[in-house]
Amino acid sequence: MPRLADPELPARRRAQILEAARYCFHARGFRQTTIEDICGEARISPGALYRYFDTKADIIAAIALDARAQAEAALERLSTAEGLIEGLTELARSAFAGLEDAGDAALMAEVWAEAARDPLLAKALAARDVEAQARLSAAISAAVRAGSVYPALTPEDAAALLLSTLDGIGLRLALRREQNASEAVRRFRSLAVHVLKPKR
Amino acid sequence: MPRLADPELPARRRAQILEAARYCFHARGFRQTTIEDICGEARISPGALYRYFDTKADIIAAIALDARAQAEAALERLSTAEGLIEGLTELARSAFAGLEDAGDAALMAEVWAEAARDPLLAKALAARDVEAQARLSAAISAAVRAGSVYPALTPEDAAALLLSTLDGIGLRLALRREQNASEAVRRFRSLAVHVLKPKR
DNA sequence: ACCTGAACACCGTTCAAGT
DNA sequence: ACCTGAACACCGTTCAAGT
Repeated sequence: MPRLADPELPARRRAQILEAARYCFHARGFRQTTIEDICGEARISPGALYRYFDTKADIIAAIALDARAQAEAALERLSTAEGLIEGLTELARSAFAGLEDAGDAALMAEVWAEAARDPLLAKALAARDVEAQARLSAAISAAVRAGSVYPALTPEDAAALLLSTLDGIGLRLALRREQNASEAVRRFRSLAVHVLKPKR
Repeated sequence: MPRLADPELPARRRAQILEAARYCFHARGFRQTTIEDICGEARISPGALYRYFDTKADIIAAIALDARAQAEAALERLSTAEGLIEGLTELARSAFAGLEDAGDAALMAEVWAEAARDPLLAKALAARDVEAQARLSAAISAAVRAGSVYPALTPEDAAALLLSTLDGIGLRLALRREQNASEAVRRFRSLAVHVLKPKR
């Protein structure tokens, strides 16, 4: 018998469980998904699942953090100097397009609710958020130095405002399912223009 | 024996149950609150509770709708013509001050999550939202006619943007508990100024 | 008519037993 | 070392029995 079992097994199992969980959460939500659902989807027994995660809340937190990280990863593609307005518009477009899927939209709202009751998750999300805001703030600063925008606010305030509004519009979009994403994008764009005041 | 029992009893019982539920939800959240908790707080048995509400979800929906209605009721106090910026600032101040209570903040996030999975609740909240937006839109229109603001956006777009941002900033405030409400108010105010462009 | 509280079904978690 | 699946505790909901 092997002295050490496959050292990659734990990582594989965790990934397998998380993928199953993501699928179930997306379809039914955090609360309505049972451990049995996840086990069925992952083809694993409850006992095995609890070898890799201590509680259902831990699985939720992992998925929530990942969902949020993905949403914020789009910020990295923001060009730093010119085309800031276009970059932000594109960011909004992809964010809002994602929310047209009802499951994704519901998941977003549930992530916030979960964080509001789970201080550890809230802290993790806040850390991501601070980073995202710093990134946008830096992009705005660069654009100011390049002379392509003339915001009346500090880069920090402008960044905080834009990110808050991005989330706020996303929320309304998620709840008022009938209104379309393109109108939301148009509104966000006009906010960016009025806050950042681009040249010409 | 009375041919008709106290005709106000049902209404009283419902109110009694809802008050108990509100207390529990605020302290522990929708999910962590059990029917037994509510029954204990309301000094009533589970059987009696289910005479007045079909499911726990119905109780949640009632509280969620009420919480949201309260948040939006502040809009009614918005003066219609002059002092629009000050009125909006005051609105933000009271909204954000409420969120400094962690329980209220968590409840707000949970309301959204609940609505995202409950189409009926979503519809009820959306109706409130449409009304709130119409009200703000009308206030902006009145201010435009009075010549006190010169927005570059239509009143509808400006109203939608302001309300979205109000929610978005509130969300971040709820999750990043360390940052203070007054800074959030300041940011919202500068948004209002840049979007509405008041005279002088 | 209204209520109680035991009973039921379901779900998160554990653990003895298997390989 | 890793897994299975029955068992346990807990919670939403029902219902027979009381007044």
